[in-house]
Amino acid sequence: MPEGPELHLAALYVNRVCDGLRFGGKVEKSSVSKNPEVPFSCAEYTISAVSRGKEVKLILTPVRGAAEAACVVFRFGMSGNFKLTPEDEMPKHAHLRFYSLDVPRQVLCFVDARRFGSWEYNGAWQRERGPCVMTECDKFRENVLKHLSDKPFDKPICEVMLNQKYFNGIGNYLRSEILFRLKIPPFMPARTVLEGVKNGSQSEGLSLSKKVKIKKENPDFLQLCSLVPLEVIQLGGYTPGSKREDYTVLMQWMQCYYAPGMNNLRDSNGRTVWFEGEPGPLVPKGRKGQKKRKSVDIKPVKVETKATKRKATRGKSTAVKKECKEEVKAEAGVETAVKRKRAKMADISSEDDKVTNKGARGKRPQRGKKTVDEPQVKICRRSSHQSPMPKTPAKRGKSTKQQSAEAPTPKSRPRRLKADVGNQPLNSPKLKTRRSAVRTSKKKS
DNA sequence: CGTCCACGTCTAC
DNA sequence: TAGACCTGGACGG
Repeated sequence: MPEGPELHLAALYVNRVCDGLRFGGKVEKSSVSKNPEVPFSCAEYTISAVSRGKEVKLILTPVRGAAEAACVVFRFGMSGNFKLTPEDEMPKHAHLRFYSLDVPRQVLCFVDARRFGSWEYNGAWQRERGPCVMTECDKFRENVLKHLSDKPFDKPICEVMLNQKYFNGIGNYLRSEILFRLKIPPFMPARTVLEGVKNGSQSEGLSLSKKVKIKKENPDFLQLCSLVPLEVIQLGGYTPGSKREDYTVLMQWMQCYYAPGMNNLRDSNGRTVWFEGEPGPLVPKGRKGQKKRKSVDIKPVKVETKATKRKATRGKSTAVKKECKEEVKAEAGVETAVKRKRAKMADISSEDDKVTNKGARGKRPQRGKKTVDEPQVKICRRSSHQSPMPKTPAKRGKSTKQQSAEAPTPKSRPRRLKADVGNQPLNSPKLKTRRSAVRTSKKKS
């Protein structure tokens, strides 16, 4: 879960669940973690939290006595989070544990399956990280505009957005969502995009109040870097670590990341960027080392994924690979094959409809018609899943002819279509995977 | 069973 | 600018 909003929500979570709780004794580290011990020990202390960008600071405050207050600064890596549980329900991968004085004891755990997360005892916010995009909007903006002549801004905007020196809190899904709102091609040179922001291209010669109004209604790129993450924080029902976590809310909120109909490419660091329309001029060329693309090759009638495609491409010349890459762009065109493919998908989806709850189907937003300040709740159904960031693309409200008719020009699809459990009661015995649906449909035909 | 992929840094060549 | 660092879910065979 961990981009800026998730870190912020984690801090809110800690403050909520630890409110009024007393902790005591030693802080325990799992033996497997390579992070440092936290040599804090105190008979009685409280825990609170603050976040800044992609860091969270836990503050340990002794209740009485001479002990000094301490803190631990966390980074979440790809899978970090906090969770308060009864001691006997400690989750797997709980790498740092703060014990409460309750009977039975409770534990505030730093849970991190992949162990990319880190912490520092009595550490400070990392010096190299810029101001928080969500909680220090003005400083954040200033820090970017002040450094436009720096070298990093030679790069594509999508890559600079992951540079925490300037965009502390933005991560891979946020960059796609933000660029999507303004339809900025991800591989536009960052400086070009930001010079436009600096010059406030929108409202020459208007009265101040008009300017303010326009600013509010049409947030520029840097404002969106604050507003879009703030939207995520505002999403109801989305509370990481709690029992009430409901990640479907986040998935439904996403308009671009892993969304059907969106394009994707690898940036020069091998990270997948999702976008609509043109990629922009600085697309990494088919250099070796570039990771494989993820969208689906549409031509074959049989359901073929990029993965299989890639396998077929493996070992071929760079030129051939490049050609394949060009295909991604070519997919922009709606050819017969695409139609056939989509029709097939529609059939499959209808098939799904027989076993799943129809729920929000057909209520997908119209892509490409949104305005930037449009309210959030886009109904773009994805599967419910334990993680807001499923390992594989959550299948979204793909279903149906209606979708194909609506979506202007779907160019690529998520490579994988995971189990279609969307809107399906989680324990339903009838739960049917996308894959099995495909099989069934094949048998029939 | 094996392969691919994932919300992020880090550091070594 | 490759990898390394990790686990685990989805999918393909």
